[in-house]
Amino acid sequence: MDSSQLLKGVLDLAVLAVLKERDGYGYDVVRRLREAGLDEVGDASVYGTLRRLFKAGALTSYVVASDEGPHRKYYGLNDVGRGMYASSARTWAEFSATMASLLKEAE
Amino acid sequence: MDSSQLLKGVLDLAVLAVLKERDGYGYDVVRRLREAGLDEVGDASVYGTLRRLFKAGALTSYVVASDEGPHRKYYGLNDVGRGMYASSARTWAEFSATMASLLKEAE
DNA sequence: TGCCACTATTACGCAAAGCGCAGTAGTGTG
DNA sequence: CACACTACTGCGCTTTGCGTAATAGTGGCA
Repeated sequence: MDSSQLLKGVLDLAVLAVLKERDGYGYDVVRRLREAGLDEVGDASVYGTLRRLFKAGALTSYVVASDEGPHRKYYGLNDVGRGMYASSARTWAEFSATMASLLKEAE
Repeated sequence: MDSSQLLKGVLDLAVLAVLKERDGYGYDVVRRLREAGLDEVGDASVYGTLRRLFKAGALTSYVVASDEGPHRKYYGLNDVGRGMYASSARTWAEFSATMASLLKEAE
């Protein structure tokens, strides 16, 4: 199974999770996701997800100048984003529990 | 989060899991998945998955006449399918563990 | 000076896959 | 004869992750 397909529908949640810890900019979010174990995530996917979540009203955004490269566009969760995180995390927990029991039956 | 997106990349594994228990035909697989908790799975998705897995050489297929409706096209796992199941299940386990730790950090 | 390498973002288009819906068809019930 | 349930197929839509290219700033090295 191509693990990239597994990200469908979950990358939003993963991005919300790292931003819930603390604000971050695109490049930083990519690094943190990869360090967390999602080492195959593409940078374009993360940038796209950030834009999508921002457009959906879940994120705040502010630009910060950097002394070691170009400017950085930081993103952070607002109330909508925190609500989205909570409900997505719950949905994910239920779904993964369902899959776990399904796989256990097939053993 | 739309839980239908979560199925992407996982429906294959779910179908392989129910067929690993015992052979089944499309309509039957749909029912068993829904009973297992994947109540939102669409029938067209399952039929498509069965065809795709069969085309990929993971399934055997045989038609059985039914006395309570049209004929039934049964599917079962062959060696390729069992191998696919094993590797997909392992990939899924690793992925869900990664997500679990990511969500735990964000608490 | 010129050439990389790293940081950082955006835009374009592709491909996979689940789903809605329509269509076909067999069986049994009122 | 209309309807409901079973059972399968095909078409087109949408979402979404990804590959690739383009743009741009900074710093190191020969």
